[in-house]
Amino acid sequence: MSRYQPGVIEPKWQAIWDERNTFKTPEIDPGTPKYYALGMFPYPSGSGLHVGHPESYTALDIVSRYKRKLGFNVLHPMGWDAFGLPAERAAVRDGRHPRDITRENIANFKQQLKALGFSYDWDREINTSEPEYYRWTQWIFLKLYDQGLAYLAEVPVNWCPAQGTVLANEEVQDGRYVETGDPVERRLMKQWMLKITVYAQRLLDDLEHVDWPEHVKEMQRQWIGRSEGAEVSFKVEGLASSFKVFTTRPDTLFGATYCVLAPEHALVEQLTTDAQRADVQAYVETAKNRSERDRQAGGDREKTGVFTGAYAINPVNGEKLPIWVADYVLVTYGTGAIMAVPAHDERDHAFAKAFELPIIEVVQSPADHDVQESAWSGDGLSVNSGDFDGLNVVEFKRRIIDWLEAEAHGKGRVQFKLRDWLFSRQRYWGEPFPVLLDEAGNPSVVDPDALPVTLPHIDAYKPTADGQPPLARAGDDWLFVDADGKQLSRETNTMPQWAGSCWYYLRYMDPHNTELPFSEQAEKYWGPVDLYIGGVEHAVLHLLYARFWHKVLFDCGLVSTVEPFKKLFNQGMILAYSYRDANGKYYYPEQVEQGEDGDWYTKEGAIRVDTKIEKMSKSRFNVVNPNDVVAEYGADALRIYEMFMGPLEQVKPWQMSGVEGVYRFLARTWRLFIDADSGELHRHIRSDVPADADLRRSLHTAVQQVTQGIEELRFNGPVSRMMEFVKLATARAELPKHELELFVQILAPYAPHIAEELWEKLGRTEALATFPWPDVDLGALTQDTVNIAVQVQGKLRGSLEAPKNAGKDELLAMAKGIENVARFLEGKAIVKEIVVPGRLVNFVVRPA
RNA sequence: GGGGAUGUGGCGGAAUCGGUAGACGCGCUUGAUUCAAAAUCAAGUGACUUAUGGUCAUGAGGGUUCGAGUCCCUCCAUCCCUACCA
Repeated sequence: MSRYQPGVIEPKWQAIWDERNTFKTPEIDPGTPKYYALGMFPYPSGSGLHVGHPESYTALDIVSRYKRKLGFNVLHPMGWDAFGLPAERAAVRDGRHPRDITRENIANFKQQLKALGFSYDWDREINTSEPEYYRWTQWIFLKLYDQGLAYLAEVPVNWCPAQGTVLANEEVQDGRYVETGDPVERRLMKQWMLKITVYAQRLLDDLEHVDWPEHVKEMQRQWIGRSEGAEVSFKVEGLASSFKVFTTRPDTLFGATYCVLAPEHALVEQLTTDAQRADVQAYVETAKNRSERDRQAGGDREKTGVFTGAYAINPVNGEKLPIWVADYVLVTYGTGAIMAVPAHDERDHAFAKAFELPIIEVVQSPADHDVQESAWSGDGLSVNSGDFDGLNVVEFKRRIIDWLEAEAHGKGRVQFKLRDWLFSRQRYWGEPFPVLLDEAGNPSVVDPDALPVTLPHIDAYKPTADGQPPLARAGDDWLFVDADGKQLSRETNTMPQWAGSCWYYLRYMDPHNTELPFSEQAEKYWGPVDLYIGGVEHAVLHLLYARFWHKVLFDCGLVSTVEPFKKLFNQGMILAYSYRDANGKYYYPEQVEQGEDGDWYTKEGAIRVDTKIEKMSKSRFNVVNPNDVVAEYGADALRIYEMFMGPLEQVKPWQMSGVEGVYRFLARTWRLFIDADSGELHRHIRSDVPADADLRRSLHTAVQQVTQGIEELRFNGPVSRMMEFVKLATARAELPKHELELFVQILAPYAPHIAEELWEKLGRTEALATFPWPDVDLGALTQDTVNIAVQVQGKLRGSLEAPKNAGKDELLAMAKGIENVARFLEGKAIVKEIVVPGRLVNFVVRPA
């Protein structure tokens, strides 16, 4: 073979790795350091991988291959987040079982990944939708249940009567199902909830201990949303009832001019006066049918509300405050009721303006600020607050909370935005709950030994006519269970897609265990994940849910670490150019070409099209399939291009010409080693050829940068250094074999196939995968002479070549000797001479 | 509205510590090779200019400094997340 033919060498080495079990995970050996490199596992969709997927996978593969060469026991697994809605939709559409569709998709994904030569241990492959896996998801649910962290509650869901199904929040927009436009209503249904709120403070605090991007931590902090304030009790005038409000500004209690209850607040019905009843009922009805998301995000967000006719008593001064119902107050946050202080809260201000309610200033705003015009939420000394006048905000808060507690009107309270996790879905393709219900709907759990509760066969993957989840279609033999003579029925909801991904990183540690989800030794050795890479879209939900489960497992003594993922990194999305004409019609990249004027036109008809860099999607005709890239340029070129494009964390556009450039680099590398005529190693590559200083400097610069780059997850620059080395080496008539071997070593993590082939051609028989990583020869990096910039007034006027360790005076003399420098110094007085060794000389001058 | 990021040639990007801006790749230009083309190799390629030199240039405008892509202030644009959280 004389040319570089990735299509030949890549399958060859992939087959050899398989055959030799090259990437089998080593046995647990406490004497050997471990490294656990994990990529977020994909949902095996019907459309297959696109080139965005292999970005993080390539980075992780490079790290894994490198760590093996450093002597680590590496765990580098891959699997499938295989439950989920798309397969269920496809099943409904095609009348097939979602399991079969999922398995097909997985086979396709696997074949795509295998073609890229990732060093996964495929023996540890997992699939969250197989009973062998979800048995343990159910098992962990039982742990949550035992800890009192799982409970049933009536909660509102999005119900679509036309489709006869419940929809996820993401599927509903403006009160309609996104796909069909059918109206969606809110309906109360009994749902499983997980008490993630119990862990709110720990989820917040433990962020301090993980090596995660600051912005992801910040997103989680905001999602958890801790705020400190007070809970204050308000009596209702003329009734025995009272209600509590949560406020972060108890210092503004004297400025409260009305109260608001959420439409769903339990007291609304009771305290509404007969005169107001019709209005309130109408309002509550309307609000109920708008989803919460809709209510919050919808349109201009004009304040609406209605007076109940009732009054609350302000505990601090006995004032009568009208009680309103308004949907800007959310029943799910705090107590579902607020005291409104329009002078110092924007939302209350807008509401007060709309309904002409009084605005009373209780925190002195700046002279140029009128609280009648807009709210003042800044600091200031208190006014109109009785005995509390003259305090600043912080001091006031402390004093008023003491007072509230002393007078039994309230207390200090910490509130989180984080809510309990709605954990059931009315779907077929998910984990069945290991739960039985009696006639009254009281739950009991299935014995752990009886797991898994497998998915039953049903006739259609959709809800029943009366709106029960698909599992209600199962036969009686599945639905009903006899327990001590009583008939119990199975829970027909299933778990959400997040469930399986909450603990998959643990299963990889011990994937074939039939006694436990994972053994103690395996977890102790492999945990926690050392490096976890995935998209930033999982910054909150998946990562928060997984941390939650991990902490529960920690409390159960099942895992030994507090946090599951030591280091987290987010890769940036890969975008692609799209081409679209004035009518909005998209064209495939191969349908367009660039005209002489630089604009783009369709090949047929020469219609002008706009180019735009967008997210890859089928509808934009800009999805790039890695198989196509592999077929044309090979997996090694794809892998290197993915890394060469730019920093891993950055969003960047795919450019096929860039892959071509990388392919040329690999072809040049091939020609550097391999004689075109014989197909064997060039005869001018020999052990007795001495390495010159330039070649060694170039090589060791590359060794150093590749090494550092992998440690710091910076992969683009090191590729440039390898390119420079190959370019330089190509110009040599004879080449030292040892140096070329070192080069193959550092190329190997990036482009493992060509590296293996060249390693073999070099006559090496040791396993490349575990051949020790080369050390940098720092001596090779130093140069005898250095190039020094010479500036006058900070402007570059020349440069000079000086001995590495030239003294200050010597450099100054040389600098002054440069003709152009002398020209700029002439007739000037030198005020200051700045010498930065190895870098530059700068003269600061002044007219003489 | 809140939070986060990003802005450098025709394009992707480099400059990691305040020290010669534009490494490397793409594209483009010229040359070699070829009957020709592809491929390959070599050289060039920020703009302007009165060209061995000079001036201007890192989203815009200010500032600190001998020296700023890098630090500080003000603003603009784009993207992502979040969204009435009391």
